[in-house]
Amino acid sequence: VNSDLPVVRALPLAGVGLVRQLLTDAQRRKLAAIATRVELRPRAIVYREGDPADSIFINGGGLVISFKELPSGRRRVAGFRFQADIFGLADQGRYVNSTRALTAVTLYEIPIDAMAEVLKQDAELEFQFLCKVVHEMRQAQRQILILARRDAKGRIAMFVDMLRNARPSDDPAAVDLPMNRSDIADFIDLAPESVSRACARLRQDGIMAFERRAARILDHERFDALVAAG
Amino acid sequence: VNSDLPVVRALPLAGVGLVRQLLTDAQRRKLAAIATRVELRPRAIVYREGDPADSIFINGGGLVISFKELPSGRRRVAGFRFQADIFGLADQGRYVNSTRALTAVTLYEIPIDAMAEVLKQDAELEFQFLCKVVHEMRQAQRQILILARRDAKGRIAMFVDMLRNARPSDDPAAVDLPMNRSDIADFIDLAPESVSRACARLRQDGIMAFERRAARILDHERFDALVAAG
DNA sequence: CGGACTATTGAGACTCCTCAACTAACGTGG
DNA sequence: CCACGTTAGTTGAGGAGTCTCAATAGTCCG
Repeated sequence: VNSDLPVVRALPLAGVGLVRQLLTDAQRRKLAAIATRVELRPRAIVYREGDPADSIFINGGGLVISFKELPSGRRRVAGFRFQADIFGLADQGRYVNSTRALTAVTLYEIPIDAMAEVLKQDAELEFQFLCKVVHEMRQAQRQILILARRDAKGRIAMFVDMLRNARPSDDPAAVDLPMNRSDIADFIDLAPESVSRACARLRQDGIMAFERRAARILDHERFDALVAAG
Repeated sequence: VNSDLPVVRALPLAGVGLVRQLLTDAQRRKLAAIATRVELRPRAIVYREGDPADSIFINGGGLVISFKELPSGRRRVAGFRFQADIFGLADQGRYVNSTRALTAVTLYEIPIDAMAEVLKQDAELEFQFLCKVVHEMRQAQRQILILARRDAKGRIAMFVDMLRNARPSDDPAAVDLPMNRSDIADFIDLAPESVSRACARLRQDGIMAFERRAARILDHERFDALVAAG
């Protein structure tokens, strides 16, 4: 029914910064010609679930959150869109999720019709786009693996590890957490209180430290063991 | 970090049978020329997680299960591949999941190199492929919504509803369940015992009936309410 | 500086998991 | 064709973990 993607050993499926890194100048110009640059302030809504899906978006800097309001009143966070991420999944011509800026954000908005036109004319560009989608697919699978964890500590650890891999930094022990606890909670499907408690226990165990908007891995060995324990 | 796909209102993103329905004769011939037909018996392994990802596969008939063995000894079922589904997701040149035939299966195996070559030469075909991937992506999101449910009954109902939508049948109340309880359990992340109990309660409530390899929806109103309650 | 939101901590209830026993169904070989 | 062994499925009792509700401390922003 789902997932398990098609693709392709020989391909340059670089995870991060694909749009920025793998496109030729000509391709970048082609996209720039049909894209509109949009600046958004924190908390601004990009689009709402159910809106007509006229455009796709490329994050040019900042952090965007993608989520879904459930009938129960709960909120399901589908993921976080960092620089160079593409978002705007549609189904039946309507956006599947809502998206909102968490920080100040620069977006490139590309009308879907123009995008489809360009893709049909440029197989190479379309191929890069396909790679991007496949990469998103792998992220979704990773999220599913996180949700499969029973233990709250394990979910936190896998979440941090996911961010670490998605956004490698100079210091391999330091991980930015630019979103708040509730956003994390709704992403890994825990109550905010459970996130707090799990972080507290990881701190007591000497495995990690948590600060305002960041985490630090203190004991890499036990951290990696916890991540792999799934 | 994940999901939220790019794509495209104007596109014919028909969910089922895309490969069969949306390709031109010329495109089908092109694929047939590079594909190998493979017949598998029930329980046969298609490939194992970690194997070199040399090919992608199109299910030509029968049921395939995609799964991952976790370090804890548990098993995570990524999904079920029905006729016309494409599978064979690779990361770093290795398959991400293992796949196994649940029934007798016909597969079309396409070497990745040949596939990439064909895709680069035929933007239209590549576009269909992209649509297929996007469809898989939506399935993954649906699975995540199922996993977000707290109640076992709700997960079962959503799972059945997913199968119903994926494989529409003549009788809208009847749903085939060609996989066994353990496979279902590992897909919706419950213990097999919990699946049994949830089904028993759904039966007691008069909402559904369960037979050997099928389910029947008795009270559509309450069933739909349960599915939507997420 | 004040107010609202975020984060943490505590106590009790609920649900599912684990372990175990038992029944039913299947498939294989005599 | 039947008997037996193996696997799949159901049901029960107890325990572990998170969720909910509530109260408190901390933080950010106007």
